[in-house]
Amino acid sequence: MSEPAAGLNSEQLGAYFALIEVGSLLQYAVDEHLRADGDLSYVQFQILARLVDAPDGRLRMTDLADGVVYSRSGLTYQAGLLDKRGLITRAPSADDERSVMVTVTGAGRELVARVLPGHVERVRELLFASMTEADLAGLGSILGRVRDHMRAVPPRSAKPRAGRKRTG
Amino acid sequence: MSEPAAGLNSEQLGAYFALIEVGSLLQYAVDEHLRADGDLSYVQFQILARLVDAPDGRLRMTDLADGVVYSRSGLTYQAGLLDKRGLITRAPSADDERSVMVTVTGAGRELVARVLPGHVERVRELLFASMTEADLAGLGSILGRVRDHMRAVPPRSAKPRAGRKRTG
DNA sequence: CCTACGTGCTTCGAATTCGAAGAGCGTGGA
DNA sequence: TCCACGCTCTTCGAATTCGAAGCACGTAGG
Repeated sequence: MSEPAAGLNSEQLGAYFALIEVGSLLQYAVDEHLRADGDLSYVQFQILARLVDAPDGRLRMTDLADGVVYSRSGLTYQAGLLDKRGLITRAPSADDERSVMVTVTGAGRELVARVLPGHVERVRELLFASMTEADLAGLGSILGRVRDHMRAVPPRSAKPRAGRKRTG
Repeated sequence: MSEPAAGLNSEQLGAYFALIEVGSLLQYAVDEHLRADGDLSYVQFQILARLVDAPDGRLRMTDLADGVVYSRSGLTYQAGLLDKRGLITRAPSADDERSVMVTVTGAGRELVARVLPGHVERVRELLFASMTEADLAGLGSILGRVRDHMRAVPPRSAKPRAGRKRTG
């Protein structure tokens, strides 16, 4: 957009578009690699990586959903696929019969270990290859703050009925 | 460089995760708003915005696909929806009978003008509210360079398709 | 003119995604 | 105890997405 859109100057617009494009391209490239290397979608890899990182290799579905930007139903679907492949197991929690504890299996850990090197290699080539040390520090600092802010602003809950206006 | 084997140090990992999460959350929030306000998906809005910005309000499908991070077939699908709603028109190019020229209609321009204020408002609230002037300059500079680099690295073409050979 | 190959777009089938609705467990108050 | 409500997860239908294959046009070489 060459004209100053309703409220963002050209510098802001440029940063906004660059962010969206970089995020999408990176996710796409990484997803592609994971599928080719380990037959995993990016979401599946995120699930496994989070589990490997968790104490005892297990988490509740809700905790997984909070970590992954993803809908609950989509998480159920992908967890079902991972379960079928023997990469995770699911069992009702002892504490809360409502909750489902997801645990990564040995095969799951092995698969993550196998695809991880290529994964980070891809990320480094695409994202960090063109960045200096100062860039890295700046980017991490800025995006960390932005992420915290976005998490704080209620993103999914405080929706008073989409498409409905209160202009009586 | 405390972890030479794995490939990414914790600072890099943090920046990488933050980038993915911020990009996803931003896209999700904006998409949600566009659907509620103008019954447009984010991709549809991107298509229309690009057309409004283009000289004479028209572009070839290929040029659109290059601008939007999107598959060709997905673009055809969404262009079909926009065509049905009377927001764009499609016609074979006079130059190349193969190409399809996409033109934004008056209704399309009006719709973009209507949803744009709320769109940029959302972006400002989520993305720029927690950033300083220096942050903005830094982010734009870094991501601009990263984007150029990612575009330069052929992401979709140079795939040797592991295990597949030229038959015959 | 005709053939071979490259380009631009669409169609097709399969997989993935989402929100809404449904089912089961837990907690607090009467 | 019993009921109402909230939380957690799954199922369901519809929409969207992708890559591969197919179709039509354009260009180069004979």
